[in-house]
Amino acid sequence: MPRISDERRAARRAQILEAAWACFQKQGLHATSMDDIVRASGLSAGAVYSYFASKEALIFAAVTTSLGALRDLVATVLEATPPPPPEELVRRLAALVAEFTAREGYDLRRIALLGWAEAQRNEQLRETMQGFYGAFRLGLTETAGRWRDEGRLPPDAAPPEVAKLILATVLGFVVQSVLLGDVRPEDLGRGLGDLMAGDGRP
Amino acid sequence: MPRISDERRAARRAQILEAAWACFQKQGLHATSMDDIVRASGLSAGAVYSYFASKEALIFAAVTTSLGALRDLVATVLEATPPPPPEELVRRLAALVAEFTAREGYDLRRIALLGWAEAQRNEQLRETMQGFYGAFRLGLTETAGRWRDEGRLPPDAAPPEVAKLILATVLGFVVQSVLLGDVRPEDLGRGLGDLMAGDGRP
Amino acid sequence: MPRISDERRAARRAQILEAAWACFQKQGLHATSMDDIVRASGLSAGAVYSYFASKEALIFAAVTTSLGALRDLVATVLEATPPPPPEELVRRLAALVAEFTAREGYDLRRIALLGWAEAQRNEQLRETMQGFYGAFRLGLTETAGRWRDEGRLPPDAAPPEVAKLILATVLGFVVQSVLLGDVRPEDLGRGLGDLMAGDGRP
Amino acid sequence: MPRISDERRAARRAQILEAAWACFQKQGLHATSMDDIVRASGLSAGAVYSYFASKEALIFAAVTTSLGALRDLVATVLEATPPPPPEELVRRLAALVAEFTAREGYDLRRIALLGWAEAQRNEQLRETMQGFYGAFRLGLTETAGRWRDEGRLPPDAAPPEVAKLILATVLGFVVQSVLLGDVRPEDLGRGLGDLMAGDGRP
DNA sequence: GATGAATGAGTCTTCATTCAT
DNA sequence: AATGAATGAAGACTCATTCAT
Repeated sequence: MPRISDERRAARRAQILEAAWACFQKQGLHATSMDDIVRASGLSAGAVYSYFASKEALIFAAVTTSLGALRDLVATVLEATPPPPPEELVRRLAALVAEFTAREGYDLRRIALLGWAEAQRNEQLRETMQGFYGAFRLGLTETAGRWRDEGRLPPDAAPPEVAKLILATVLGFVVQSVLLGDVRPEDLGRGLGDLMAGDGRP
Repeated sequence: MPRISDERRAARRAQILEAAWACFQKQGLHATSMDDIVRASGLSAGAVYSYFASKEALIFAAVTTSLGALRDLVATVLEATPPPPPEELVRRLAALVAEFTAREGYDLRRIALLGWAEAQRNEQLRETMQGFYGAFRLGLTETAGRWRDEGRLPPDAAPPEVAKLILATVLGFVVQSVLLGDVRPEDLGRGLGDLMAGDGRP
Repeated sequence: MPRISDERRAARRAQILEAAWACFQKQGLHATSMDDIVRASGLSAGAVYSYFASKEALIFAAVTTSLGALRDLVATVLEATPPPPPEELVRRLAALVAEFTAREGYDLRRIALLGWAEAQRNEQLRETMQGFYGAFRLGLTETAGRWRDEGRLPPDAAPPEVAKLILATVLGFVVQSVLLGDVRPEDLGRGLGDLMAGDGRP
Repeated sequence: MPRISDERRAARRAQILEAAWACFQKQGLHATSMDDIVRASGLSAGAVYSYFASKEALIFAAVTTSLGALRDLVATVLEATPPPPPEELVRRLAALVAEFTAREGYDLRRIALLGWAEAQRNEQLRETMQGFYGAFRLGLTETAGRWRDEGRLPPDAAPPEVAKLILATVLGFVVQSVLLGDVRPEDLGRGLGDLMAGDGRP
């Protein structure tokens, strides 16, 4: 009965992944031992290794699974037609990250910080992340194009650069909220709104 | 050997710190062994330990020394009177980070990413970072107030939120440039300039 | 391997403890490295550490296990009714220590000397030893009381002081036989007998 | 001027030895590092090594110097003519050890326990101790002979065995007073006196 | 399939000793 | 002669991974 078996396998995988997330958040990627995860998952070492070939594979899965879930949510926001104005888009994206956090008892932002550090020494992870953030930025570039077409941005505005700015803002929100812990999505929206409201001339 | 001169001590410390930076960048904080650093520094294990009491102390020093050097540069930019317009300020701050990088053969941005991850499990490091980024943001808040006073921002603009937005942009630049590697400081300036040039209305 | 049986666990523990005893006797407590014990036990470092959490724990177990085994034997001698005369009691107690020695290929006396030295810097060990020797002496005090009641000692004899003398004799036997190596239990019995046979007056 | 130099050398030696005693007592022989002693002595590492060739040499000196000082005191007691009765001799010898203790701020008994443990792995130390305790026992044997000659002991008493008993009592006093800490020299005298006062028959 | 005991290379750190200054 | 910085071998301990049961 492969059906039940498959479901079970998926459930076990999720169980391990959640244990891993919990440990990683508390102790970091490398200070977490496989034994920590084994104990947190309630399974045996052998069982964990039958789902993930190595600690590295588990780290990869822990980070990219989060990324995958986030991708779908981001897509929803980016596909809105017409796109929300910039300050609203930034607010929504930041809220996405912050709310994603709230769910499931683990903090996506913390996992992200760990993943970025790890990506520097793990090529596979780095490439996966480049794919994700590259696609994200491409979506933002398209949105920026639409803003320009709608007249929200001047005709000579450069969508790729606007996308870089928006992406930086969202990534920076993650860092800032983990390190300083006092930044709300609406703060960012307000800040960008204020900047855009000025005409830039004294 | 009789008592070593203060200069020599400082030089040795720097020598070890540079070896550590090089290793950390290549392999990450925890995948780097003390032996890696010992070999890279050209000293002996005992010598390294006479300058840094533990690996943790070395990590702390490696991260906070960078932070300290950066602090001074940031201060220079923030103290400019009158302050440059927002898009120019963002460009300069990003350039600072990127250029700091070029010097001394180590990449401040990579160290930053590693440091952020580490700060989650190292309280001392976390507090030091909070101090640094908190002060940074306070400086930005003041700048935003001046923008408002000069009429660059509307009278009802909120300097703290503008500061959060700017800080996020700079931190996000670090992440984005490490992960995607194709973002220049002027891209961010351009992107923000384009956003501010729009009146925000379609 | 699935869960190991309690017997096997106990056997492994004993195997490690015996290896430790052998090494400690040859080289002393601190000059023995964990690797020495690991090799002598025929197990791996990890296995040894799964039975004893640290070298200190292993030292504690090595010393107190001996003490525990000795306690039972001592009890047998002290419970004899009526108690043997003093010189015979001393002979028996010394013989116990010396014979305990012969068995199992390790020398209780050497372990004792090492343990006494160690007790000065290991509080837990010191307390355990105080408990053991205190109880031992209490038993001797009771015996001395019976001697007095039987008329072997004068009515005004002080059992606690007699117990201190007897305990000192037995402890001193351990030291003397390890350091000089030419003292037999019956020598002590004879010596005490001779002393008691004199009326103490010239 | 060799005179002054020699005095200085002796003073330095004593200074180091005292530092070593203090450290050894607090931490044991092997848990004391040369650096501990160097710092406690107020000298430099090089200076310490110019007086003692190695840690082992320092340990040897620390233990045997104590032994030597004790030897002279013991001799005084043993040479008394006529010899004091057994219980008085035991009391005096124990008092010697306990008082030696009081002087100079270090505890001979603790050093003794450490030395006995060390003697098991240090041949030179073992031989020195055998010489010392052997001579001590020889002196006791002679005293026992005199007791017999004086009629304090029966004509068929065996002086060597009596000496073994007395030596054991004194050594055991050291152990017992370090481990249990509640034994006074007069307790031992009283205990032996009580035993000798009985005729050994119920 | 599942278990968890066992492995053993690798980690951080210490410390007796030396010797350039 | 004296200093104390430097050495580097050795120590205690960990932990990702395997595989006998």
